[in-house]
Amino acid sequence: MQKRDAYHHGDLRAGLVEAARALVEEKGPDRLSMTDACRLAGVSTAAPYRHFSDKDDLLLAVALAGLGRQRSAMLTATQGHPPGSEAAVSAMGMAYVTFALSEPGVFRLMFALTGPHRDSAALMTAGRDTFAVLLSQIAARLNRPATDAGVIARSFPLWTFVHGLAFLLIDEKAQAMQVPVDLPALVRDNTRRLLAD
Amino acid sequence: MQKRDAYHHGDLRAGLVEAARALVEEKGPDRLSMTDACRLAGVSTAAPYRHFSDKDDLLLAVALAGLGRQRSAMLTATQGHPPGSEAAVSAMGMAYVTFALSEPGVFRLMFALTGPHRDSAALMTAGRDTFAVLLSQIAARLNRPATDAGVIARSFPLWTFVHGLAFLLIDEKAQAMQVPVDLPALVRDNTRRLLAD
DNA sequence: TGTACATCAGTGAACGCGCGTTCACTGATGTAC
DNA sequence: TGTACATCAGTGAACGCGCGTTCACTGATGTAC
Repeated sequence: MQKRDAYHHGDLRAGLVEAARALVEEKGPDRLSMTDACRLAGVSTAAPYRHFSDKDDLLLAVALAGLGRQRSAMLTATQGHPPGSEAAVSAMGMAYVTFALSEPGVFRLMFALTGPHRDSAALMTAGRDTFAVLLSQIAARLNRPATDAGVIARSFPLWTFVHGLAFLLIDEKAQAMQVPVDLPALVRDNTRRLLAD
Repeated sequence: MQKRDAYHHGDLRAGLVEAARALVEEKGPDRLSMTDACRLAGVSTAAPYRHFSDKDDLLLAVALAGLGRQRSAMLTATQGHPPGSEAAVSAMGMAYVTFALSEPGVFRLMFALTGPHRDSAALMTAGRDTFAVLLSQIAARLNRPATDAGVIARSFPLWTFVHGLAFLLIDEKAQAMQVPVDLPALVRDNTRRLLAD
């Protein structure tokens, strides 16, 4: 595992995803180059093509991993709160925004993915899995199935709100507009408003 | 004005901004190349440097023009509604989202601007001017000055909501998640929730 | 256990390309007299 | 009104660069016997 000097990397796929992730954070999704990722992973520029069909494929892997981490964080956040409670939904929203703040580059990438993989089944599934975390909370709250139209209608604005908040914060717009932000209070208060009957 | 064949363009600055705008819409903000913009404007690749210091400077001009158009649309939308009314605020929110849907590339650019001009005074001023349109509505509603902390606190979540909605829609996430969207109803309903005392 | 061999992850060099920008220039315009 | 000249917006060619990807290859690994 640790034989970095060896001819074979061990797990170059994971190594490249990690390198790409780090570079996406450092320079932004659009500034990632294969050359840089290879340099950081310590391999030749031809090596990635054993594991990824092209650059977009590598970026897709980075985005999918990010979606997984965000979903985990959201799930973890709901633990210890009654299912469907304001506290649970608010904590989940906080986790969504906190993820974006901690990995702004990957967060951007997750939504800005271009090229042929934009509509890949894997990406769509991962997105649905994340949205399902929210849906299941609202389903519990309304005591209806997650596929219910009312559940979806109540869920979407909550997503919309934290999504907008995430982008305004990572783009430093609150700062630029001199809006003081008490993040937990802001999320909690507006979650309550958007959840109200 | 119409002598396109002439040696002098007439208003190459405006011509390049328009060409860049069209290309940003067509290919996305990151895919704009000076070469393309010049081709579309019908000038040599050296010509832009009479009017813009570099590529980022041209993109800044496109973003500023976009901010202006969005602000105008928002102002127009409030006309005919009582200042600070739910209807006025909701119409303004609709205008915000509608702008993003009609010029997704420029809308992205406005928030994704990178490089040395990211913190330019002009961009910050234009942003503040747009936010001020919202602030003045809420100020009228609360009968307090636009600089009041309560006015700002009530305004920011409304921005957050329409901003998130704009991005989710242009990134086709509502579609991907199979969320049916009645846009005017969605904006109106959630504006009401976020405006409530 | 030892050897022959298939597999395949990685190498190193090279490719063609489009990019942003610079340079010395040229030709149109407008002003001074 | 006519001419000389300064100004400067646009030209055309060229630059150096980093990019994504391909190619024939090489060396490590694991399996069959």
